[in-house]
Amino acid sequence: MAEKQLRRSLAILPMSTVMALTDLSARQIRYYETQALVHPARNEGNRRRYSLNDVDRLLEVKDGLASGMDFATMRRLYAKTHQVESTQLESKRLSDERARHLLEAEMQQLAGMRPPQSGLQQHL
Amino acid sequence: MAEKQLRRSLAILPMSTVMALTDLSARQIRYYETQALVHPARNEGNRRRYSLNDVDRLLEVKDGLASGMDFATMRRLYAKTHQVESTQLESKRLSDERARHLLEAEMQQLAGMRPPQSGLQQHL
DNA sequence: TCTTTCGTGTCATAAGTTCTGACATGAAAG
DNA sequence: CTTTCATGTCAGAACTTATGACACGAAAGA
Repeated sequence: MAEKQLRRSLAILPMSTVMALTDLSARQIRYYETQALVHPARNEGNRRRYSLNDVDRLLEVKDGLASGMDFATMRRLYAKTHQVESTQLESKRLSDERARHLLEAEMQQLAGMRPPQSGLQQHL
Repeated sequence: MAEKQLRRSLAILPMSTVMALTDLSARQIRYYETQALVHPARNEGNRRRYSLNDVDRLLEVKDGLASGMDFATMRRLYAKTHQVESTQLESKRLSDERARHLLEAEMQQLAGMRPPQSGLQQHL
């Protein structure tokens, strides 16, 4: 259970990749973070590292904005469906070996287990 | 068909992430590239961007070395089983929308369709 | 045993990437 | 008319990655 959440939450993507994947500007992505809509991990050098969960969330936010939804609403909406958002790969609590294990498992199930909303499932 | 290969080949990971995922040093990863064992894409700034395929390949190389196999052998071995190794996300030939589409599809099937060797499937 | 070749470590220098904070602005809300 | 929003853009600092070079223990060859 806790595993299933960890799988999608390995922080592996840098800002540039997320920008390309979501077609959002760095400014937008960081702003959504100030609005508590995403919580990327940070590497040792303080650089943001996004998880698949984060990318998904950003796409949801993008959709929400497009359909006139406001941040407060989205914030409330997300608060109920998710808890663990991202896990630092460099974390002392998770060995590389274990991290790989989780990443693989996650990729196996990335699709088909999320509610019919927006996000990776619909966009990707 | 060509799609299935593209899915695993989106170049989305920076060196630091690959290092963490494979537990290899940057030096090793670059050296294996000079040995033609991996062919990461490059972003506009000439930074390497690895795909899931690349990470997988690196883990195979790591295994191969551990079991005494030499690069020439691995090179020959890989030459027969793979062609398209990675696709630049920023490529003019692939829109972001499409890239997401492929990434998702790939993640759905990442496991369960590769020969019983080493690599992500076994390690992760 | 002496000499290469291998696979890596480590340094230095240059250049690309990302971070934070600040100023600016058109659009929407009051 | 005045705020508030969501973004753009800039600047300076700090982090990351790139390439090339020198070094070296271990393995392979002569």
